[in-house]
Formats: sequence, C-alpha cells, structure tokens
Amino acid sequence: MPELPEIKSMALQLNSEIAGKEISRLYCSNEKCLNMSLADMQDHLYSRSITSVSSRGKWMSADLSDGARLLISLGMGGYLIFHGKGEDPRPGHRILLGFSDGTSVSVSFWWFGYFHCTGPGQTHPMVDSLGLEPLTEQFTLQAFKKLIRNSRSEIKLLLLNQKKICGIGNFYIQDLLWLAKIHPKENCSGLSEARIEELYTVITGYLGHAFGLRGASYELDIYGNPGGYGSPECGYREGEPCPRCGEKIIKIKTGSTSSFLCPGCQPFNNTSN
DNA sequence: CATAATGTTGTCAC
DNA sequence: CGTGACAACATTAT
Repeated sequence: MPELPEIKSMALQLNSEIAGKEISRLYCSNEKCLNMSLADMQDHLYSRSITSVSSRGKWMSADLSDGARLLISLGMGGYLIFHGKGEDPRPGHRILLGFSDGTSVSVSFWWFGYFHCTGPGQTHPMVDSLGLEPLTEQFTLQAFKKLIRNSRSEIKLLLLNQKKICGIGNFYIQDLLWLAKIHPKENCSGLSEARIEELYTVITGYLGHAFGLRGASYELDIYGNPGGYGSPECGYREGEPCPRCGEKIIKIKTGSTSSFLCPGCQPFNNTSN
C-alpha cells in the first residue's frame, strides 16, 4: 500500500522515464478501474504525449499535451513497473500503458486502484478535494495547527482523512503516532500546543526521511527495487516488546481500521494534558 | 471455509 | 455542516 513517500518517489522516477513520450497502447483487464469505457479512454489517450508526471497525496498524475490528466491510484498492494524497450510486462498486471518508442508501464493491484482520465480543465472529485500535503510548502506548522484546532475528531481519523491531510495511510500512521507518543483515539481538541508541534515535526521529519530513502522496503519502485527505509524502530507486532520502553505492543480497533500501539508510550489521556 | 486487511465513497443518524 | 458508524467493493493470505 504505497503511501506518500513511495508515491512521491515513483512520480519522480516516472517523470524522468516517460515525460515526452507518446501513448500508443492501453490495456485494462477490468473496466471498473476506469472512469469511462476502455474504448473511450483509448480514444482519449492515443497519440497524445505526456508532458510531466507529478503526485498529489496517494495519487500520481500524468499531464498530457492537450491539458488532460491521467490519474493513477495504486489502491492496496499496488505496483507500477516501468519496462524498457523489448521488456515484457509482468504477468498478472491489470493495466498496461504503452508508448510509441516501445517502452511501457504496467500496473497491478488487488483492488481499490483507479486509472482515471480527465479532460482539459476538468476537475476530478477524488484528487481535487485533497487537503494539505506533507513535504510541500503548504504544509506549514501554522496550517497544521489550524487544522487540528478546527477538528473535534480523533487524531488518527483526522490524519487519515485525505480531505484534510493527504498521503498518510494506515501503515505510516502507526509509526507517526508512536514517534509522537500520541494515542490514536486521543481527541484533537485535547492536544497541547507542544504536542501538536511534536507531531508536526514527526510527520515532516519521518515522511521526509522515508522519501529520501525512496520509500519503505516493503514497497517496490518503478524498477522493481525495494525502498531503503526498513522501519527499524517501529516495525512492531502485537505482543512484541516496544523498542523504546519494553511494554508489549497491543492492537486496538480505531473506527474501521486497526492500530498497533504501545500502552506505555502512548497512554490514552483524552482529558488531561 | 471463514475472516482480516486495505482505501475510498456513499449513506444514514445525530 | 461536522462527526461517527458502517456497508460495499476484490483479492489474497492465514
């Protein structure tokens, strides 16, 4: 489940590989991933070229020569692999995007992945409503504080809400909250200034660190290589001792997702502090 | 064979 | 409108 550091890395790599290339082939094994029929999308894309590739949250966006955009979400367990001229795409891929020079990109995911196309000037409901993105200039301490102060929900739900902050998923969030020593169910309104600043520092520092290492080691980049970040201190499991204080890690339900946390480091004190 | 896990939208209640 | 609770979607590993 690639999250912000991985997506950002892949968009950079993709930009250096496919910017300027002309689309000549499109295949999709399941039209549910598309926001139009395969035939329509082929009509839209063929003989257009890609001007640049960038990312927004967990989405990659390829800008086309006519102002249209190609938006890709890898959903869960997704991989996007670049294939040089003459290389065969991996079997089992869901989507194949081929270019006139013989190179191609294949995408595979379990589900919840999307491959959408929007016309020039068109908005996209999922991408255009995304909130603050960490590791960009808009993600300032002031903006982050304002976000927390305006929210009355649990901190984990806020961080997972892509319309408020985008790019953080259920994996990185465990590490982020553990590092910031905040219980996932703690309410935003109960956080002191100091703890908000600590959380801000952790988010920018940790995601930036993972991005610098081209993402987590359990994910693959567009060349099929794992990222360099191995999550050494936070790759914990239920029942394992916390690497910081030794208490046993527990697993709790937080809304529709679950969270691993250390009861020693992340006490649930919603009212105090 | 049942279940958990995963991201996002959508719907319904308060 | 903000919030929470929950179903739905497909697939794979346990």
